[in-house]
Amino acid sequence: METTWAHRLRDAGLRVTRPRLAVLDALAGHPHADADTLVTVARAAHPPLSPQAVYGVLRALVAVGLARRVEPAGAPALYEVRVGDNHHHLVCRSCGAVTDVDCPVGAAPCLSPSDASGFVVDEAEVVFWGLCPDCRDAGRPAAAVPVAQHHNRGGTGA
Amino acid sequence: METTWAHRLRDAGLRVTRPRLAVLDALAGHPHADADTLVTVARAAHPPLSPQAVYGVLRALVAVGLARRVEPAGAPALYEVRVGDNHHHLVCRSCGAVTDVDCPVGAAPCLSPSDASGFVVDEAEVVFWGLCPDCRDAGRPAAAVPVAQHHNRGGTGA
DNA sequence: CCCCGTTTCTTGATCCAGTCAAATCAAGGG
DNA sequence: CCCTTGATTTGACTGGATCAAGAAACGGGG
Repeated sequence: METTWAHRLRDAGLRVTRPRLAVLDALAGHPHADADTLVTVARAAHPPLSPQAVYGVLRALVAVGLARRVEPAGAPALYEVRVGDNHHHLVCRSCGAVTDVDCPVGAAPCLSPSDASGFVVDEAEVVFWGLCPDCRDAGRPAAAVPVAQHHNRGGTGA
Repeated sequence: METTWAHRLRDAGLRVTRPRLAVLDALAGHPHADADTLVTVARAAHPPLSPQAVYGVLRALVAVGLARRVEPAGAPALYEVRVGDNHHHLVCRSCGAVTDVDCPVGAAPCLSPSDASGFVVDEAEVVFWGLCPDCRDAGRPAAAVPVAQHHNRGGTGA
């Protein structure tokens, strides 16, 4: 839809500022970007933007529900503006690529733990791990240790 | 089961060392402990144990499949010795308590996203977020912004 | 249109989990 | 019992993210 970001920010009770618009714009163009990427992209629209500013903006956006934070094990946090539809993610063990996945079943599969142990569950987060098409074709067998690819990008280059 | 840890280590092709036995023992007694806790607990059995040693041991254990690493968003990694049964976790948004949840369906439930986008999925990780009995009774409304994924409509819905 | 209070951004320092590397020590086969 | 290999100890370091103080911007009111 064409509801402006400015409008949404206002509706959420947040002031409309250059940094926020820049970050929202960057988010819109980069579905699953990490903070660092957002700094780079958003800075193009607002040069004086600092990393801390981005962290602050992201935190504010997440707090009011305009953005969502995703933290795949072993990788820096990713952010997305697609909210409110509780979709899940597909993460490549080799390159870290992330893809959205609409939950198949309407009511969701594993969403009802057989034994909730008294917990009041309010959300079920699902992460599918595997190999993306590119990495599969390149014969890359996923990082040895599922979660050990912290700052280890590149090496597995296509 | 009384198969000794020593035996399992040997079977996995790892040497049987004091630090490893200490960590395995600590893990057995603390289902979902973070590295720091394990250092403390395991050190009781083997004083000279260093944090780095624990990291090394854990990495080795995870690599051979004797332990599993779990990384709830916004919290340090947790380790568990219960492996090979594809169970999931219930995490308290307020205190961080973690509980195991046997996946209702037999082996690997949510393994078939409607649209895998060409990915070769090999694992579906499910994390249930909510409040543990204690925190619920204490009226604690989930920590300020631990992972901040509140405004999630439909709760457990898909 | 300008002023002002409050929010937000900028700048810089700091924290923490986890990793990397070199040297020492132990496991366990010969 | 010695030796080779692998593991651990010690110490330094990385990178993501947060905290804090001051300056600037938003936007309602006059």
